Amino acid sequence: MPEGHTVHRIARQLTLDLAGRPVAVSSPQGRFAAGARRLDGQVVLRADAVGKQLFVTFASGDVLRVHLGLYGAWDLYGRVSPLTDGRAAVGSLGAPRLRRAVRLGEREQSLPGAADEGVPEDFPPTPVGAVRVRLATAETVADLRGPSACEVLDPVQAQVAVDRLGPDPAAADDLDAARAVVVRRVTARGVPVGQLLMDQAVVAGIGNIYRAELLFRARLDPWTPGRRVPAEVVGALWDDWAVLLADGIRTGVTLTREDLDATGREQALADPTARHSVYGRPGQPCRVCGTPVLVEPMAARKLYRCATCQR
DNA sequence: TTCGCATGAGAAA
DNA sequence: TTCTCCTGCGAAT
Repeated sequence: MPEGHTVHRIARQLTLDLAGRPVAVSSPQGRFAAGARRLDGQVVLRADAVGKQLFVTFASGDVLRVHLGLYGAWDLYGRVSPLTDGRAAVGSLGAPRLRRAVRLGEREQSLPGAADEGVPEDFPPTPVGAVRVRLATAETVADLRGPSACEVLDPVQAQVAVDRLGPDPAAADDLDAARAVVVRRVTARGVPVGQLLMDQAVVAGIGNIYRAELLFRARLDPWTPGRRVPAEVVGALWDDWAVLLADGIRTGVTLTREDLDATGREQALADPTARHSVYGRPGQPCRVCGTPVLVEPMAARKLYRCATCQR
């Protein structure tokens, strides 16, 4: 589930409910026991997302770096504050996974100012399944399961990890400079642009859905070598990525269609099959021209495109 | 009940 | 390029 927008939402949620508080860190599963001991009891300063990676900074300077991979997820229990758009109250962030925590979150959300009443009787909950890391305050428990990366870094190591990533429009200080970096990195290579957009060292946070949809919105053939894509077209891709990412962070949904009015958008938010133009629609008619959507492998991932609209 | 796939990416070959 | 990590879910059995 996690493309960049998901990780940004997780960072905001963890900052809201963990930052400024001492956190009990454990590894119920055991595979993160040493790291948990190092972090246990420290105050969390903040959580940040860069691309698909999450960085949780503790008061000592230690940084917990997490990558969810294909099926990692955070389950939150107890107090789960609404994100600024009011539709957060998410009990599970990452791969699809819900149930108890979500309901608790929603109940919390419906009781403004009643934080001290909202802690359920079975709190903290018994860890379910293989919980790699549990971050627990008196009011909130965040369980991490199935991550592809989970490690403690010192500040220097954390900076190295960030520097390995390309720009992220939701994390960049200087958007124009970031845009120029992406333009340079894409137009310097002979690799297909569809592959470069997925390269986290070129631009961070784009996954298979956003890749397919950004290229469709740009009417650009994914197989075009990066160096043959005009700089202004790459710049426009970056600008559109910034728009889609901000929208995804706000709504928690990858709604990437361009052909919807307000009513259509509302319906698509509730219907996962109505959110995309080409992604996940092999053989179905292009929403613009009716040509069946193509699916083919690109660097071992599925690439979706409309051969008529994208050339 | 079992199987295969998925919004990822590093390691191995 | 292929394998592997390790999880949930829907389709197939």
